[in-house]
Amino acid sequence: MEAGIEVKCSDCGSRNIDEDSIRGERSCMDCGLVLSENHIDPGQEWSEFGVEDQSKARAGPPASVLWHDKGLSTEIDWMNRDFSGKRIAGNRSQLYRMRKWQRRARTHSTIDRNMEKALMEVTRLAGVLGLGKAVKEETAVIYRKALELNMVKGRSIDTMVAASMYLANQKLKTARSLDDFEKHTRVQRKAITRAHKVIKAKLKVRVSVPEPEEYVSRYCSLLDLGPETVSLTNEILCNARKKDLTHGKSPTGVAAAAVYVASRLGDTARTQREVADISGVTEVTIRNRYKEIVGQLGLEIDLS
DNA sequence: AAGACGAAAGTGGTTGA
DNA sequence: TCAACAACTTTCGTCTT
Repeated sequence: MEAGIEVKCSDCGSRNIDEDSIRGERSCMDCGLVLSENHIDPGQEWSEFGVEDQSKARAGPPASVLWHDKGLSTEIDWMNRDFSGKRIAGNRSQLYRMRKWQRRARTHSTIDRNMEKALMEVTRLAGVLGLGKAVKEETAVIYRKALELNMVKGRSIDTMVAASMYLANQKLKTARSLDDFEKHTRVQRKAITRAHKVIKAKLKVRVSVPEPEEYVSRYCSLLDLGPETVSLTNEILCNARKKDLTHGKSPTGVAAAAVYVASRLGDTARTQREVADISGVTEVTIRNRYKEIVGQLGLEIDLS
């Protein structure tokens, strides 16, 4: 947490704030309100080194996979001054040559040039999808490996970035659907899935099938439902799993139905329409799932 | 009038031959 | 590659509150 700045929930005033660097969300632990998304992590980024180990301490910002050259190349500025502000000795043509070589060295390989473009798209896409730094970095790592294995040739950078981010999402369990990706890129769904499949196979990445629980906090937050509903939903899902009601069903549908049931069990009833709208599953599916849940778990819900 | 219900037909993904 | 299949969607008329 940044020094000197109190973070309080704007709704209930609680100081009990949860930071989720993977999702890039900051939310209130008491009322569940999502306070901000995509905040910049204000913490120090490098490790503490003991007095005896000063040699490892780094100056300058930490290296990040989100810069194509990891932030390690040099700068020769256009004012012809060095780092301390003194004029750099030498004539114009010498400085011109220095800059030319510096420019070439900076983006020396096709990989770096490609990476530079890709990272712009990573940043843009993560922004519109509300994904945090951890997902961006994971995406960058996956993309770079794919690039080095020559998998980008024949596919567009945008396609590969979307596929890499979709995979990073699955790895980090930050539930974003293919629909979300399709909505915010110019890439066709089929191209994303095809590339995703190839990357997964070549990089030998194993991802687990998404679980309904992964969607619960997002759905509840979008529906303005508090933490009691979140935990009630998770309880319902846990029992539903024991009765084998989740196998082979789409996790979004199961999650949406469980949230619907939980909202009805409390005094925070939401309609099937509302839950359908925020979850992207239809009312019919919510109905089918919730009937199974209510029937098998012996729950009574008030529809009035 | 809003919300829930359920039947019927259509769609897209997975699986296995 | 193709057919079979289950899950899901769309659409629409009906019922309940």
